[in-house]
Amino acid sequence: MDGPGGPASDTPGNPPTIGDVARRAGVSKGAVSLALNGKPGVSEETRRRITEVAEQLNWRPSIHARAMLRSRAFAVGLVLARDTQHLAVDPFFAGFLGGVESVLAGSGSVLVLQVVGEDAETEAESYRRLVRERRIDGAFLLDIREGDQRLDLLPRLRLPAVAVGPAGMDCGQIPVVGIRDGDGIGAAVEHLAGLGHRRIGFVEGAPAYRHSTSRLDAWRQAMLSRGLPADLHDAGHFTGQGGAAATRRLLDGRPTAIIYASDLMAIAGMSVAREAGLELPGDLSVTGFDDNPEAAHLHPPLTTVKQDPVAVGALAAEVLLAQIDGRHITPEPPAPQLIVRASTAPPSPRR
Amino acid sequence: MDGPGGPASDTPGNPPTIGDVARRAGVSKGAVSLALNGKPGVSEETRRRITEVAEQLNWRPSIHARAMLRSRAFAVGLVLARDTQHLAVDPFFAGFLGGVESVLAGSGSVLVLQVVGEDAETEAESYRRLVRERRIDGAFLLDIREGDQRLDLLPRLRLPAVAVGPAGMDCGQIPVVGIRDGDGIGAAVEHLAGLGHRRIGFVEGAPAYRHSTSRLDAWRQAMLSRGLPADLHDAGHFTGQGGAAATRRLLDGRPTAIIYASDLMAIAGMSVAREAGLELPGDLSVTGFDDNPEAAHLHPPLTTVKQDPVAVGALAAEVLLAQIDGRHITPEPPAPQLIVRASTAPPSPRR
DNA sequence: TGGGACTACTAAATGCATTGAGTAACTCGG
DNA sequence: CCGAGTTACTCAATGCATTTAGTAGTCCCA
Repeated sequence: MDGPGGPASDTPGNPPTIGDVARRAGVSKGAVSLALNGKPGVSEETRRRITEVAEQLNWRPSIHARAMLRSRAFAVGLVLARDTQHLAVDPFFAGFLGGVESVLAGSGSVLVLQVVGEDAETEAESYRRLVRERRIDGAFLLDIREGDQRLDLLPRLRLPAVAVGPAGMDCGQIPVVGIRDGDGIGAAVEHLAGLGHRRIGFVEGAPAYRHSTSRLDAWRQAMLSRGLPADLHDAGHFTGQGGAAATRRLLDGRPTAIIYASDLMAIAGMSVAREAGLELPGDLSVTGFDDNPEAAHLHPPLTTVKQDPVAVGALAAEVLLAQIDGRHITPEPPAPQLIVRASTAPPSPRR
Repeated sequence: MDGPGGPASDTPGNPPTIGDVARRAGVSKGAVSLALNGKPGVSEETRRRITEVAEQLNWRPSIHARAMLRSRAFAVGLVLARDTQHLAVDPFFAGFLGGVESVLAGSGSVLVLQVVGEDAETEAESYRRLVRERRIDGAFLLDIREGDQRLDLLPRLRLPAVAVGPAGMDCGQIPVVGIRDGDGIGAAVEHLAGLGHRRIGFVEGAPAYRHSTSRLDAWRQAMLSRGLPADLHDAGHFTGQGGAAATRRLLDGRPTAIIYASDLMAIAGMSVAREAGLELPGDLSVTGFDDNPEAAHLHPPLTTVKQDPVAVGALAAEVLLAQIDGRHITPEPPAPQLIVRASTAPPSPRR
């Protein structure tokens, strides 16, 4: 019964259009547009009436119509070229999403998410398609790899973008929202060195990723600057399997502490150490990275580096929206925090 | 230099339109549309030429233009009313996303993701906005709660939807892609009972969620049908804190095994048990749910229920796309699988 | 009282792909 | 060789919000 002119309700015959609002308010469509976009050219009285009718009809402009005019999609994209298992374990990503959404919600834009395999070509084609179909106005770049093709591709596509990765990372024309994971690793080394450790191993993630190499570099630098040896490291590829294997190899070098580039690898490493007959933290101190929800409830609870992914996400979204508007801002990234728990202790004297 | 008529490249002056293709091919826009949509009314010769030009120009129809005609958005929505911490730890969600995308990729639709707080009103408003702005053609419903308002709201909004939750869940007009977690819990009980356990406790998640109550019910039923007591249970709210607290309470009842509704709670529970001086699995067998990446690398490795979230996601996407087209399919949900590891063993005789 | 400057609007064009109606050229039967 | 029937197109309308150009009406001052 209720046609387009019907009362506001959740059951529209069809979503109301600006024409419906105009007819109801007894004005032209142009007047409605001017009134509701806060532009001059309508009297206060009329504006009030139009606003009221629009509210009553529960009207919102169709983004498709707006997109055609402005050639803006009012959406931003996030393409994940990740193994789904890996995505699952990454608490950074979820917090990041939350932060992004908190900013996007107030901007009228939504987030378009795409998950593709780890294949670089599929990934690039994904971005191309999103651009050609005019689905997004900008994109977030996560998991930047060494020589990442996207850093070339997106400027070529004229697609505004923000890269999220280790502070100081070079991304050419694309602005970077830095994650100070180097500082986190530095804090872990400082903490362990302060406890008296000298042989501190490091299990890095996957060397292809910038956020992996940057953590390795930070560890190396922190070690060398203290005159400690920086030879005890191995790649764990951010997986449990890899972390366990790397730990087995590192234990041959008799470390008194191991720093892991992720909590998952640290957890796997703890099991390996225990199976090798070591007491934790007496015989081996362990630190992780990410502060997974599990970390506080392990046995012993895991000392780890906690980032603020929500803040990073919000920051990245702000930078991207600014970028789309042709503005350029470069905010300070939040500092990571070392959470000291019971998995670290002074090295036992007998070793 | 290269205007809309320029050669294919990643650097368009502006994305090419159907008009550009038509001009280049020396035909009308209508002919291009007919040719590229496989409709009759153009000669094979012309169709070939048009296809070639379109390819050359790398043309794709603007979804906004198509959306205006068909009043279809070519996008589906997923609104998450979750605490970001909880989202992080949920390996089901990530796999689910992967499965959804694998189906969506071939359909021309994309996924719009929205993360809102756990507030029901914000959540509803989110869906309303997506519909009014005509951003989505359908939606996935996750984390169905008792008396969930969305089960009423979406039909009222005339928005096609699929609910993802425990098999057999009643969602009114909305089709359900069932997750057989009841079968998973049943398998865990069977496994433990087979090992000789009689006092098997259960730590449920958050009673407000259907996928929590359904697991509790499955446990209770499996226990009672074996003549075992079903009084030893408590809520852990899917968090580490909650799991630890629930475990402390349950241990007073002297269980020889505890089934947890999530791996995170199981991990926290294992720590609590160990601090209470119990040996695992000798004094207490433990099972989890989800098969987090950590599960296989704990000490001892965790026996747990593994779902196939990728399959569930793919299924849900297929059902939703069918729903949008007015078709209705009801596929069989994949069965969960009990992965037996070293955290379960026969109860020790001395207790 | 007539012309410039406002104010408050309306009408029409715009962007883009699709589609149904319309048209021109050609074929074939009678 | 005319008219019916195809074939292969073209043209114009459509959907929706925004914007620019245009049109009444009002006010003010010379």
